[in-house]
Amino acid sequence: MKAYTTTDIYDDLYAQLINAVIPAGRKIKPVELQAKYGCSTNTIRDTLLRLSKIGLVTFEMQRGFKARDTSAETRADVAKFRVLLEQEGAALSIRNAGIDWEIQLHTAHHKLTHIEKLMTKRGLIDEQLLVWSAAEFEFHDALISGCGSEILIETYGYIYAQFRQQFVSQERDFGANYFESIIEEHAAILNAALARDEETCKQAIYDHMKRNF
Amino acid sequence: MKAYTTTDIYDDLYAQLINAVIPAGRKIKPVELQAKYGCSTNTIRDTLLRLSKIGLVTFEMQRGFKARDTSAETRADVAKFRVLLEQEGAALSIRNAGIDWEIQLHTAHHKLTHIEKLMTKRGLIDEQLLVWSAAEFEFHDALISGCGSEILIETYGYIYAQFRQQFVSQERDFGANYFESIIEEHAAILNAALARDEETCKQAIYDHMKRNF
DNA sequence: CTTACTTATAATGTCGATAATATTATAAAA
DNA sequence: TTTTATAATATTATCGACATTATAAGTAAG
Repeated sequence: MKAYTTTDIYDDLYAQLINAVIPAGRKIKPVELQAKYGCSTNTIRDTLLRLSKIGLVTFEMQRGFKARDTSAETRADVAKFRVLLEQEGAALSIRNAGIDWEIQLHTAHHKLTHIEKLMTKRGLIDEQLLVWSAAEFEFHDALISGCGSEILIETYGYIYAQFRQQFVSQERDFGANYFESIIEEHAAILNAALARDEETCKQAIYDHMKRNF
Repeated sequence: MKAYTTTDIYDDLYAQLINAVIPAGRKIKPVELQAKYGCSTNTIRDTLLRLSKIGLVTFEMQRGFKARDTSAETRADVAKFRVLLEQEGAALSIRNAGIDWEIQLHTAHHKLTHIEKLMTKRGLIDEQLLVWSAAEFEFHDALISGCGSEILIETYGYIYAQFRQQFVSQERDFGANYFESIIEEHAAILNAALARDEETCKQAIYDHMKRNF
């Protein structure tokens, strides 16, 4: 049971932060995690510094680490910034990317809708939610993957993770029609992207996110 | 001479990376810095992890640290991303910010042009260049400071630093007319911002940066 | 009671050493 | 030579202990 490599620790903490197992705003003390992962506090510290790079953890000198705080303002801020990056990434992809991008996007969308349709029928278990979350990222990531900007793609990845962290404890009212709306919104984004219609695609991205402002 | 606090080390390395004292792409070995700063390798490692958060240093597991690589592609990428963030930040500031923002921006511009005019007359010494660099950031930072998005402002700060790192070794041909052009471009940005003209301001930001694409 | 101060406790930062890993240099085989 | 395998070296990751600093608890003065 003590087969935790450092990468495992990183991934495990990442997942816990994304899924609010470690809730937003909670103090994270290396000493408390040391036992669980069977390593030195210094290794935990190391890992937390790496996680602070992507914004899931905040670090202040002499004050240690915290799971990033959440608030209405922060949530809106993250959501808006995500829109900015995704709109730009999608627009650039539409302008520059080729057929391989279209295929990648289409494939990701297919996987995503498959999962989403399951969820509207059977309701959602936590396990399914994780699968969905990964597939949703894959779709949005594919959307911007043709933009030609490494920095944009990398930053979007961080922001997407922050977005999940910020909203995972919110909006637990996944009504039956919640996923139906989402399915339509994703389809709208896909169609506009494949039609190479920048403005419609930007609008669709905005519409997909506006409930979070 | 051994009065290096950890914050000092961070600031010193930051400056060295920004000014290519540690040139882009160079490997950074904690052991070599240990002597200079009179501290443990672990402390250096700690500091480098913190610097990797802002993108001046890259870190790979089992491969240590490097000053971020530079290339024509990376330079263009950073410059374009900077334009995206600055355009959005400026537009939001124009839309939302008040009189205090105008004052702050105007003040920063005044300081900046003062330095820039000195530099056109006397030529530039390295020392002056550092002062200019700080003043230039202050101006651009002021421009977006009214946007209302903490994340945007923070990210812009990182990208600005990366921009300096990427370009400091390039374009050493500061001709006499170089700073004259810069002065005009900054004035154009300022005027459009104070006139609350979003589109003109965005265009001025683009024009200011386009030599770097 | 409240505030200010002191003490005790806990958490963080730093260190030097060691174990794990990668890199380079050297030697043997094709 | 070129390649492969092995050994020597250098670099990095991890550890446990200690020093420093912040936080909490307790005590005395107002």
